[in-house]
Amino acid sequence: MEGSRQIDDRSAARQRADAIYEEIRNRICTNRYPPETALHEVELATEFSVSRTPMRRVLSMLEHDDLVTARHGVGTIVTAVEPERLVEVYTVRMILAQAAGDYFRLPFPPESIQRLLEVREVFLGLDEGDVIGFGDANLQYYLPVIDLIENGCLREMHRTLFYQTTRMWLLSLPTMPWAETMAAVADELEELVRVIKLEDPIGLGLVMRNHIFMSRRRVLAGLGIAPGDPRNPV
Amino acid sequence: MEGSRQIDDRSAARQRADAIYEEIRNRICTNRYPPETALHEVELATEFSVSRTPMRRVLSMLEHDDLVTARHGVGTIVTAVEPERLVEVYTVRMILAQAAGDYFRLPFPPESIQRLLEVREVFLGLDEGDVIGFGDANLQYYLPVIDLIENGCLREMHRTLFYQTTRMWLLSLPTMPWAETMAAVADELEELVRVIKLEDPIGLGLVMRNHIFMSRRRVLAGLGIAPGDPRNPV
DNA sequence: ACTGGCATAGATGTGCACAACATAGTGGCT
DNA sequence: AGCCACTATGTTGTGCACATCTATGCCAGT
Repeated sequence: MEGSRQIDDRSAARQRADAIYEEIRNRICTNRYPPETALHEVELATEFSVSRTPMRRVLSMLEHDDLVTARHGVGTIVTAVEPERLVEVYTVRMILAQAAGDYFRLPFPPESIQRLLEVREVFLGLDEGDVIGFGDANLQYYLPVIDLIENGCLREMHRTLFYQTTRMWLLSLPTMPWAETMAAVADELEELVRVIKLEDPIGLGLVMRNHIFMSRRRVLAGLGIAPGDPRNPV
Repeated sequence: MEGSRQIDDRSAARQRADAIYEEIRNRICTNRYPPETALHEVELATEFSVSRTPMRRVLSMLEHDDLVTARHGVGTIVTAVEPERLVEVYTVRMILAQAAGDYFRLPFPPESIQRLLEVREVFLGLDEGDVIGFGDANLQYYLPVIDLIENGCLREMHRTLFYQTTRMWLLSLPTMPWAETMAAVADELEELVRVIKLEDPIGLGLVMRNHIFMSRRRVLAGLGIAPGDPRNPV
């Protein structure tokens, strides 16, 4: 019995805090809490059945990750990412994705192909304008792919930067033609499945890099910055 | 008058917390607080003239960065980095350093050369076994070089990973021949000055990458893991 | 009608008291 | 002498009351 709560070395408090942290982070990264949303400590504390103290700890972690910013007397606000910053983060994601080619865990687990094909169907079955549904599917799409990376540090950086950018990508989604975008994402997933089947890690890194490049272009265009602008480099 | 305290948009509380955070992080990264050291909330709170609450916020940020781990009923312990993890982080640092070649701010500021030569003298003037002095000089060496990177995200990743590894490098320092090591570091600094004078950003990235590679080998050897071991790859 | 100041409500920041927990030392039993 | 249980001490975790700050809306004066 005691084994079930002590399988990891984190204290019970830390585990609870981490669980709440991940939940709120997911809400931010699926645009359930879009940028500029004000989170309220008491409200969240009530929802998660804790007091303000541990909830503040969680929000402070999210603030350290630049996902929210606490403003005295106002609230804890979900941050937006400025286009200049967005380009920088996407650029680093491209670097890391290409570099990841040398650091995948091989062979690729066969179930990852099945999972990607399932997520593909989810994307194609989304109602037009269902940004949150898209956000959920997007998490189910990226995170398992990132988990293919063997180098733990590289994996964490990928995840961190993904969490930093994805809410802006969702924000720009409504400015784009829905069906076309879903088709493009579905194609991306097919392309991933293809290189995974070939057991070609370098290819996988390059494909990821190219998808991030296209994301970068799309999200900046969606924010009104045309390709070719210094803030949307080619 | 009010301008002097409102030049940045962070609240006064946040500024204080950040200052304390940086101070404690520096103490960890210079081995003033070497791994396994127990930090005490009340003690630190007293030193920095705050109460436990904001101090806990700071320690929680450091815990989020994996620099310390809070253990209920015991203390907040400065973490050590396992060799397997250390290799991973060093590897990513090498990737990022080489990639940084394309993202330096040009031209290089002339004062950076002067500063590096000054730090070189500091290294050569250190008493044998003065690990903390070495740690200080090491901060003054790396951080300004990292600041040459224009891409803010890339810069922050470099810094974060540097902060994660440097205490282990200092920990392995006593196992190495002092004079020889100081000479090697002085050579590194000369090499940096050379490529900076040439205004060769790609070269700078490669030199940084090579220095990190040598650090990786040295620190792992210092921890008792011979080059060629899977945990100390060639 | 408009504007300026003020009161108020509600948010985060801080300090403190107590709970939960781990460790070391001590004393008694075998 | 050795071992076990317990107790004392010191640490982090939690909850709460209050301080501080911001934004809003009301109200009086013009």
